[in-house]
Amino acid sequence: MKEKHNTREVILQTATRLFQRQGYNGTGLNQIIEESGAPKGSIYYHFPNGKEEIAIEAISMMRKLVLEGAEKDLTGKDSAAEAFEYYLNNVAAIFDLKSCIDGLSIGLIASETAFTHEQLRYSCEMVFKDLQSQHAQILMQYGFDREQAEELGITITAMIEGACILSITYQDGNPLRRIAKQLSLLLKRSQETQGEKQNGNE
Amino acid sequence: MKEKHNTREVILQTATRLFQRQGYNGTGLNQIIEESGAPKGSIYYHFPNGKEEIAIEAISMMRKLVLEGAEKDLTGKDSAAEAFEYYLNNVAAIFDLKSCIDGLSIGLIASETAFTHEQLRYSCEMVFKDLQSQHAQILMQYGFDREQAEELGITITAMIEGACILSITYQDGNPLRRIAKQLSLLLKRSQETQGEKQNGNE
DNA sequence: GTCTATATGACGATAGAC
DNA sequence: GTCTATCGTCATATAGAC
Repeated sequence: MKEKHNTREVILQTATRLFQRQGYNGTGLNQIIEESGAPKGSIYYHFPNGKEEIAIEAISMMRKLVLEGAEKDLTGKDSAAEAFEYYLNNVAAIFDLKSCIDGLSIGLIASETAFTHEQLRYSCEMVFKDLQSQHAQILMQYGFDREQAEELGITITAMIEGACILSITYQDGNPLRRIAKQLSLLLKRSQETQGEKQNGNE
Repeated sequence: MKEKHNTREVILQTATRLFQRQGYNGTGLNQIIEESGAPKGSIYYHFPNGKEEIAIEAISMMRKLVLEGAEKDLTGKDSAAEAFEYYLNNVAAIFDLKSCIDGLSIGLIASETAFTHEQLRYSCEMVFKDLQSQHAQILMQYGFDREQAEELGITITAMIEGACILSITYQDGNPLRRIAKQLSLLLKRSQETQGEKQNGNE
């Protein structure tokens, strides 16, 4: 019954949600306190370095949520194409109920802070690198060779991140569904080409 | 020699640059005035509706710059794959000199304002739709049929937007160069498949 | 751990002189 | 068209009581 950490945790969860929806500059500490219901006086006790410290930990939380969510959807399917199609269609469904995009898209905070907050930029860079690695790992599990998996890892990360922006802007999940389909085709064809390579073609 | 519009124009160009680098919430009117060197008292004369009006016109300027830049790079090549590879490698080069990303990536302002400023969200949505259309048009010029061109148009838009985020975060153009290569492959294979389709396969 | 009160500054916006 | 002055609001952050 360690309800001692509750306040800190609640602040962090609320901050994570707000940073994703409104960005770093668009979210004030007051709003975080109000929406979290946390005690007003507690924020600088739990986060002595203020807003930037909260953001760093929020990014870390987003990282955890995205990686775990992806892992769950991407494993145990029959092929890489099927796995990513399943994953992206699930993400699309989240965007349809436009209230909640928890654990998605650090693209906003990344591009906001790239030129102005080096520490936050670096945190985001690490998350993107983790995503690329995860995608590459998954592809190798489905039979891609390392080189091609790494090439595709960054491509998939970019496609997903871009599709999230489009879905947020359009306020529906259709762009993600389109990307799901195209990525599925790309993966099928890549795997065929890879096979040809092994059989001596080029 | 109509130097009368100069002030308005200078404000708009500076605002466009700053909004792209720092976002809508991260850019203050003071900064726009200071960096543009425009007269301090003139901003609400030229833009009676304040910051939001400036942003709307800035988005319109970004739209123009992106569409024209893309058009120039994408036409007159031997194939769609070659055209987009050329275009994206040029964009990548711009990201390497990380000072200037003029005319690129409305993704930041789009995701910042999607939930909070309906008019700005709508402006961004229209720009994305224009980009999709342009990409589809270009593909048709290189021989894609309409249906596939439109499917790919949104995919290409997402890939580019996502790759821009990665390049901004990593502070170099390499993600864009990787995407250029992968997109080139995707387009080649798509066009081959399309040929097979027409020959009765599927 | 939490509270209030407050310091300090930036913000967007307006009014009115010139 | 441009200027100054200023309003009101918000922001982050700190100090000190409880």
